Amino acid sequence: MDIWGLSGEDIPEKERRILEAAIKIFSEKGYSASTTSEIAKSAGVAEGTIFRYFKTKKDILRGILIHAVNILSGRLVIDSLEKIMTRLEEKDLRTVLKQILVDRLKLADSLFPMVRVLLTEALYHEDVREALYQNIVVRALTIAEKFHREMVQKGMMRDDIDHVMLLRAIMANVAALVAQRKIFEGKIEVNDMGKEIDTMIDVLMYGIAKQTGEDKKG
Amino acid sequence: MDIWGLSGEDIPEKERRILEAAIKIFSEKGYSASTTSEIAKSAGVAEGTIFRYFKTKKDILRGILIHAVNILSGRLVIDSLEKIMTRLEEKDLRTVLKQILVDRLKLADSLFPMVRVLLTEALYHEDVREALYQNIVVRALTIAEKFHREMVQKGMMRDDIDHVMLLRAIMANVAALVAQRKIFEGKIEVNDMGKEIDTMIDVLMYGIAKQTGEDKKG
Amino acid sequence: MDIWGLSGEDIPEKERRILEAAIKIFSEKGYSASTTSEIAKSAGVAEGTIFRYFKTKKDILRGILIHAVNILSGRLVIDSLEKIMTRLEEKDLRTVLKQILVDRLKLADSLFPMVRVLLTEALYHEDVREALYQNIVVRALTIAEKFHREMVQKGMMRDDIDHVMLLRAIMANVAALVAQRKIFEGKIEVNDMGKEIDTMIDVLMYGIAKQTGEDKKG
Amino acid sequence: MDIWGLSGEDIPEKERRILEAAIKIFSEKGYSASTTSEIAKSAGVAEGTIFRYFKTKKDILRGILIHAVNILSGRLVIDSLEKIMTRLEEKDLRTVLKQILVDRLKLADSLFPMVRVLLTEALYHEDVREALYQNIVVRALTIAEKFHREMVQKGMMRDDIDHVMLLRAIMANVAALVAQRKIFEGKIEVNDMGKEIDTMIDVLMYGIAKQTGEDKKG
DNA sequence: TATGAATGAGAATTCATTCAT
DNA sequence: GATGAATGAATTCTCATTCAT
Repeated sequence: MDIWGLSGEDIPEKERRILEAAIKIFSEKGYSASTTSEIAKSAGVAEGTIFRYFKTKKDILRGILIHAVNILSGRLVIDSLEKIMTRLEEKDLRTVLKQILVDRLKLADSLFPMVRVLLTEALYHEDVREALYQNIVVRALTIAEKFHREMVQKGMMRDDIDHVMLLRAIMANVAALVAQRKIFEGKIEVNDMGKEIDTMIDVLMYGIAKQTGEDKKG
Repeated sequence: MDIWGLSGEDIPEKERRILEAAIKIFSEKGYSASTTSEIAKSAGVAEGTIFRYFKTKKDILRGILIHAVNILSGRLVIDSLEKIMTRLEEKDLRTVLKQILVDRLKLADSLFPMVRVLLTEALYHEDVREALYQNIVVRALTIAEKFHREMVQKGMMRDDIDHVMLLRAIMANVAALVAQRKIFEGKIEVNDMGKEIDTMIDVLMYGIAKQTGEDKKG
Repeated sequence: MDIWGLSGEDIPEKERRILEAAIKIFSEKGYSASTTSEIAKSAGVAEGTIFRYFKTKKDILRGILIHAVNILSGRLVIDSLEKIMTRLEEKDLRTVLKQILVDRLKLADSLFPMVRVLLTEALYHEDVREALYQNIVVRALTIAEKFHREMVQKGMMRDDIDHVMLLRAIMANVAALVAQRKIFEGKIEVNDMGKEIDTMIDVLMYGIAKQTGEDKKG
Repeated sequence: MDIWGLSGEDIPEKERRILEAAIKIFSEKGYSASTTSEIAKSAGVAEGTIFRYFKTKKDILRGILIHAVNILSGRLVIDSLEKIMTRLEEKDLRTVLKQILVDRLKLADSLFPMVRVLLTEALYHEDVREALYQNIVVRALTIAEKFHREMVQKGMMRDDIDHVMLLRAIMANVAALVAQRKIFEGKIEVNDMGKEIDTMIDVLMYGIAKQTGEDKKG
């Protein structure tokens, strides 16, 4: 299996191994604290070989980031999002959200090392943020807008909040769940994943306030 | 003004300058990519001076993290949380939430560089995560539990979700807002902060689903 | 020629050059006062290269000491001692002593820089002394004991002194001669080496006291 | 008590403490591996104070060496040697030698740290050797020559060896005994010091060869 | 193409020495 | 005089990058 999603593209075998090793190492220690010698060892190639495929160490990182953006903005991310939204138009909001979240969580799980590298670098480099924004955020917002419009039309989603808030709320909850599981793994017990997601959707949909008989916003 | 919160403690002037400089540099480039020579220059001391106060470069980071945990778990964080919760008990959920969020956002804003360093290291080091968990998460959960209990008693908060979910939902939204402003600053326009927060609270309280006349959970 | 005795073993060319350079520099200035940059220059390699072969500067010293002990305890020392003792059993004490001393002096001469490093470190580090003791002193004592026993049997050596005294007396005189030549070279004139050794043996054999009765040299 | 022999001279209290501390530290780790900060701590003064009394670290060493040479060439060494030789002229060689050796061994014991520093530096620095030679060796040789002449006159010492050989033989044996006790302390058991010295004198006087004719000890 | 030994620029760290108090 | 914080030159060590094989 190809958990990094690197096999699909027409990348030379060695280059792929180097990228995979680099994702592993960078994800474990961060870019600056990783050495090309470690990457070479982990990839099973000579240190010199790395520099046949990547002019500099920075270029390995660039390769990963380009790759990550491709994956995240490509069929693995946007495609599946669209699939869920189009194929499952007939379902109600709860069902759709659950499919989106389960899908996103699986993705986040499998791509976690890559995402960790991506996010750490995004924290420190404007150009990475720019790439992330243009390639992922903008696209996701477009989809979110369409999703929101359709859901509002069906009377399933509030029309008094805009789609940026919508996306942020969903992503924030997904991210929080992933963080809880990956960062504090074991510390905060997550008994049942299915139930966990159900509760989250519930909160996401209806909020934390106690509902009174009449309308909430009154 | 003392945006790092380093002045209160009885830290020698030079040590404080070094810590502040280190927070700045580490926050800008990450720990490993920063050099002691840069820190020295930024702190206005000789490079050797750094090592009078910190045995190793790693010790500077440790100093920052200890400090950050102190700040975050100390009066600046927990204290103010408790203040809000105790002094304002008579207020309704919306008001209390707004005060918590505004308070948290101000804090996150002013401590952002320090928090950025803290979080990046937490991503890569179990011991930092452990410290974070024991000193901040555990305390915050205790407060959240009490808060939840009281709000439920007053009939202002749902009793069918537990306080862990509650804290996560609130923190996720705060974090998302900070991230949006700090990481994608300027990209996603945040016209009016007050209105932004109001909307967020609204979503947090009542969810994204269109409310029907009867109960949401049906 | 290979005065350091480093060529025999299968040590990589570069490593050998570094060791030889280090022996030279350490012997001239002492370990602590020598710099890796000097060693690199003297060895004709880049400074970084040193650290491909030796993890730390301390490791260079360790390499030298291990090597020195190997040499001194190995064929160069013990072997030749045994050779002299076994092959020349028929000779009288004076002849045997002369061969031992000439042999030891040549050895001490050629290994002087290495021995100087060894001894200086032994002065300051218990573990070096321990290694010296176990690998050289113990072996030498065993040989000395056998030598003493045989010489006593042949009626050529006193039986009222033990072999520890014997070895010490011989080694002390060898060491004193080497020291005189190496440390105070030129200051105390050593006109004729052969005659010098003869006199030394004479004193060693018959002492400094005026003999009563008949002539000692027979 | 003043085991370093530093109290007699008109040296300021602090300077003396610094010198004593330096002898201790240098003797334990060697000159280059010792730091002025350690010396200061051990001497109970501030690091800066050291540089009021000694312009540079090298100067501390110089101070020690000058002091050592003074001690060794002064009353403690030469004086006592002369005392032994003059006051005890009526004694036989064995008695005189024993007094010399016991005296020298006590001296070597108490001055061992100082002597260790002195010898290590002598190994590496021509100027130290020169000072040692001019101030100690030359004087000792003069005394040895006189001693030899007198002993020969009395018919107690061989006249076919010169006084250089004589001094070397004696010193070599003293040094060997000290080395054995100090360097390999505990390893080579030295049961009874008095007996040890007696045996050594015996060997020194009559050699290791089996005497023919009548008994050597008479 | 692939290798990995060699490089050297640069990083962390040490420590003798200075100097304001 | 005494102090010890501050300095910065020097030292050990790292590691991305090159290049001969």
